[in-house]
Amino acid sequence: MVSETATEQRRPSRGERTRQALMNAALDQVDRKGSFSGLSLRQVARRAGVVPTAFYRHFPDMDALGLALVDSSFRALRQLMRETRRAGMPEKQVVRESVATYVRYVRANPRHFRFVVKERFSGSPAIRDAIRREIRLFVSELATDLSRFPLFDRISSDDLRMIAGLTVNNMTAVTEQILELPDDDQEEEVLVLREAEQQLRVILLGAMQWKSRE
Amino acid sequence: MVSETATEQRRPSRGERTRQALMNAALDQVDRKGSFSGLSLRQVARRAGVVPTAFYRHFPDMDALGLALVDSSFRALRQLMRETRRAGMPEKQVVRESVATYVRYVRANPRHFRFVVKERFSGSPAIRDAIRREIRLFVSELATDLSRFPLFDRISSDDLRMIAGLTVNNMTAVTEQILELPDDDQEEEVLVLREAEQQLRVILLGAMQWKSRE
DNA sequence: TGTACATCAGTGAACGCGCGTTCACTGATGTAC
DNA sequence: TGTACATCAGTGAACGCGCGTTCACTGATGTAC
Repeated sequence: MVSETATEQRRPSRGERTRQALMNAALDQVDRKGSFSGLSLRQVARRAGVVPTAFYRHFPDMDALGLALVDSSFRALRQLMRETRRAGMPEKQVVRESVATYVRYVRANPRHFRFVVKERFSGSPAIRDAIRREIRLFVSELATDLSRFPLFDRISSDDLRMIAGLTVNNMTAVTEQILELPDDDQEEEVLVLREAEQQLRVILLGAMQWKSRE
Repeated sequence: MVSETATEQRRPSRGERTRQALMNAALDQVDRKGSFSGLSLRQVARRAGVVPTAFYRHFPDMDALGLALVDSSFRALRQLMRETRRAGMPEKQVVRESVATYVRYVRANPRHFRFVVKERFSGSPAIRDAIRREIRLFVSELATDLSRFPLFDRISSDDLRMIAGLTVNNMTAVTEQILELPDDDQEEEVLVLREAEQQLRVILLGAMQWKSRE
């Protein structure tokens, strides 16, 4: 068997492994302490177990590494969204289930989320831009999802976008709260989760009352 | 006349002037480019027109300067809130007026807001903590303000806090959007402002429907 | 399967630079009389 | 108002350090036959 299909696992080449090691090293260090912007190329290389100059075989500079991290962070999130959407959901529990799924996911991937949260406003312009684009995309997709609920038939697509934006704004804030929690504090986590649920319900109630101008 | 009252203007001492110059220099540089965390003590001193060692006469390290900036940023905002509260407001236009006042204020003080937005998640632990405390306080005060509206009589104080949190989460996101706008783009600004208004109205509609469990 | 060889990934020395912090100093400011 | 003096704020030289980037190199990997 010589040909390879997309789903097949293939041993990554040395180059690919080092590239991954560099990205991993950066994520680790952002997670443990400072911000990505405060990270030095040499620190990253050191933690990846490679001499500083080897870095340049994979990225022209730290900014390029950062962009690769933005991409991989959101790729994973989009994957989750797609699966959730495909699965469909009993309409009654849509809020509770969505929040629970999302929070579980954030907890499972803290390094990527922390990276995004930290760099969103303080990263280099290129990185900030990339993150902003991804979030905008996210809002659009949510607006499309919402338009499928008969509940929102009377709302214009502009207004659906506005409501999707409100939702994402709040979930962003919730994400930040969760990441600030100590790793093992189940109790606090439940509180944050419940508050997030209630907040989404307030939005939902408001949206149901909303009348778009004709 | 020898004694001084609090309202009286008094020529600041040399020390006070340099201290201000250092804070100003830091704000300027955060505003123009990098993050505060990426700022060097020497850069700040240079821009303040002072030799690096003079810095230590005023702050033990950059972190201390950062904390002073957090304090001064929120002090100004609290001032605004207090005035707005005292002025009262025709209930019908409370949303529109509040948003307009706030946005105008953000536009008038971009440096402080940009500093806070950037450092909120990527600053040193001490600075992040200070900012989080201030925002929490802000939420509490808003919850108290809301409790004065007869409209919300049926809502428990816990739930009012939850709703205040939702509001602040969204206004935070709006702040960030405004700061990312180019300085002179009136047109975009109006769009952001209108969207923020609508989002607050959705929250308001939702809150009016909200029933606290008894 | 075995070999020859081109390409690709990692090495290690070297560079100039800006950094935070120390120190002993000097000159400015403001107070007591 | 004028003077003597203590305190306070700013100076400038010096230090060791980690940084990004360059370069010519070597050894590993994978391909063509």
